[in-house]
Amino acid sequence: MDKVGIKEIAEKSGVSLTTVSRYFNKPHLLSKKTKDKIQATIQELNYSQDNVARILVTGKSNLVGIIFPQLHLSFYTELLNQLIQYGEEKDYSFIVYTSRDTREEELAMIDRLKSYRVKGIVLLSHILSPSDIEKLDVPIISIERSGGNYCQINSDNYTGGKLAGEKLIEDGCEVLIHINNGYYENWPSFKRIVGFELAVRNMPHETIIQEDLTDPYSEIASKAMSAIVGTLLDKYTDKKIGVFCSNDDIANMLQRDCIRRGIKIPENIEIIGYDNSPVSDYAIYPITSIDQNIPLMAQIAINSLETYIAHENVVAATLIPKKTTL
Amino acid sequence: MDKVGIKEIAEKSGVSLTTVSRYFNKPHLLSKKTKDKIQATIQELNYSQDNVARILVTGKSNLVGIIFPQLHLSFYTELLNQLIQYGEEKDYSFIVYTSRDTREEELAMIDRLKSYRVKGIVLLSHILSPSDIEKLDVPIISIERSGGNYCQINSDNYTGGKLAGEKLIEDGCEVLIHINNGYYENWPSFKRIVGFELAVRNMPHETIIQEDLTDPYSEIASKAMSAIVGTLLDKYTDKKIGVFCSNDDIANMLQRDCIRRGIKIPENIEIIGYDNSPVSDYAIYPITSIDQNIPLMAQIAINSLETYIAHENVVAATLIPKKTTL
DNA sequence: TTGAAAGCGCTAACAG
DNA sequence: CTGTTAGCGCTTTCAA
Repeated sequence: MDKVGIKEIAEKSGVSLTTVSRYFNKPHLLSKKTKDKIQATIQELNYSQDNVARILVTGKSNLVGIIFPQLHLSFYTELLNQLIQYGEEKDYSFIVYTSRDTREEELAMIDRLKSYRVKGIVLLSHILSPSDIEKLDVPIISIERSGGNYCQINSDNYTGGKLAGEKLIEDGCEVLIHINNGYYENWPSFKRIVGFELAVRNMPHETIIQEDLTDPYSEIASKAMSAIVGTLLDKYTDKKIGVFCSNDDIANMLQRDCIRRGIKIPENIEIIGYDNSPVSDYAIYPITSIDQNIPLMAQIAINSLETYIAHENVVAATLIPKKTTL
Repeated sequence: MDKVGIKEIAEKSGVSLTTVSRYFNKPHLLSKKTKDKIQATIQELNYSQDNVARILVTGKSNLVGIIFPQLHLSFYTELLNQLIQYGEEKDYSFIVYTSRDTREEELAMIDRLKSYRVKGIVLLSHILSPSDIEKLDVPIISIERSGGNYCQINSDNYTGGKLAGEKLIEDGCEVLIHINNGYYENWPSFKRIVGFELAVRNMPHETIIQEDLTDPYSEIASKAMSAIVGTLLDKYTDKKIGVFCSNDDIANMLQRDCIRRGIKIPENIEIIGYDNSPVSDYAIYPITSIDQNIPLMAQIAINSLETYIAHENVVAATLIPKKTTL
């Protein structure tokens, strides 16, 4: 079963290689008659194109790499979903990786993507430093990162945090809590905390950082959440507690723990999440969530990549909307 | 910024192209001295390999395609997760698609994967018929399908359904219900129903098919589930109801509806899911679930692909474990 | 232990 | 509108 190539179909149709190539790439240059002949042969031999050869010669592919920290967070799953769907329209294909632990492994991963000549990489992982990323000679679209001089898409974390705080106060919460699984001050998501703390600065409030919550679908996260809820209840008996969680999965975990304990939602504890991923709508009691507009994020990611490519010869810096904030 | 290739590093190291190529592919044939020289130059020029050219000439890639029906079901997400992680060890990269609506679109999708010279395709979508699949000239590993003459991995649905029924009876349920989002009799998952119905044949039982449950994270599914629970409660007041759901997400949705209504779990309704995906462990009340052993499935999928490839010259039929049942 | 030369399957000038 | 020619960056005989 030898691969049938452009050559065979050229011979069978009595035309040259070039003409067949043009059938695919510049069909408007061919006469109807030739086109028909070629099409017939293609059908007959059941030919399908070889993208690998095409990529090699043009130097351009429609492959895009994505590196997620993990796939368990519903924000990531949903973003992947949206990227695949939107990418499909534009004929992009995605190579998906989940991040490794070390900087070296991650750089190797990116090298692997480059070796497939990906058009660009959507980066959600947080392992590399901005300067690492700037050195890479592939277009990078980073999501929820900031600091470096490359294309970045973020939601307006500051306003998000602020809105959450204000809403909880408005709803009569007497103590305001933020639960987060960890941050660095140069991450955009740090601003969720800043915004929230600003909003609640005149009220009793507390920020709880617990790294064990990072993978919400783990025993360790469940235990950590349970401990947090226990402490909060002891400390703030008889007060209405308002909790802003750094993502929807954590919010969901919190709600779960409250329900198990028979705590009334939202009478005793009111919860707000971040992301507006599907999990927030389909919790036992749908959870209010700060919207990241995941579908739009996916679209902007793809579109930025196209802008990137379109202007790669020009001094890119001036043309690409480097920082997009939703 | 021209791409540095094998050629540049050959010149700089004072050796031939071939030698540099061998540095990567048959290093044992080179003298230590040459190797060192080449390595130094590689570092110096920051060279990285070009897989595209390599694939073109060898005809073999480490790309694997995956086609999911959708990404919302936790079984799919978790399988993807496991495939990526296990594949990483073996240096495979995955191109991920979600399925389209029609047979033609799906065939086009597969053609697209072929055009990237994927080593094989892991197929979870159910659109194509077994004979469609047999005609494809790419190795296909199908999961939860049966009927055709190609590599298939299934869990033992029959026993799974049976176990679920038996467990519910053992736990004192008086009415046995199966909730499913739809099936064809030639799908392996149909056997879940058969096994379950066998187990409960001497008890009052009922099988509910509701296609609206297919995407559990949709308004329409929530409504459908709510309607089902309402009907069940009306019909079987005061009886302990045992429900076997066709997947964990449906089970989770059911639990959610019950909790909202204040129904006691498991006193009034007892739930069993299928898949043993993370969602079953992290429901409000962890849900008993029939294990599909997703990590093992991922491993077998990859390994089957390797077996496939290794023996592609031989009459494959006799060598490949066509049907694997977990 | 190394090199020269011939492609892999396709596209892109350039020339009719 | 169509064909000729020269590669893309690499691997692989074959020969030294």
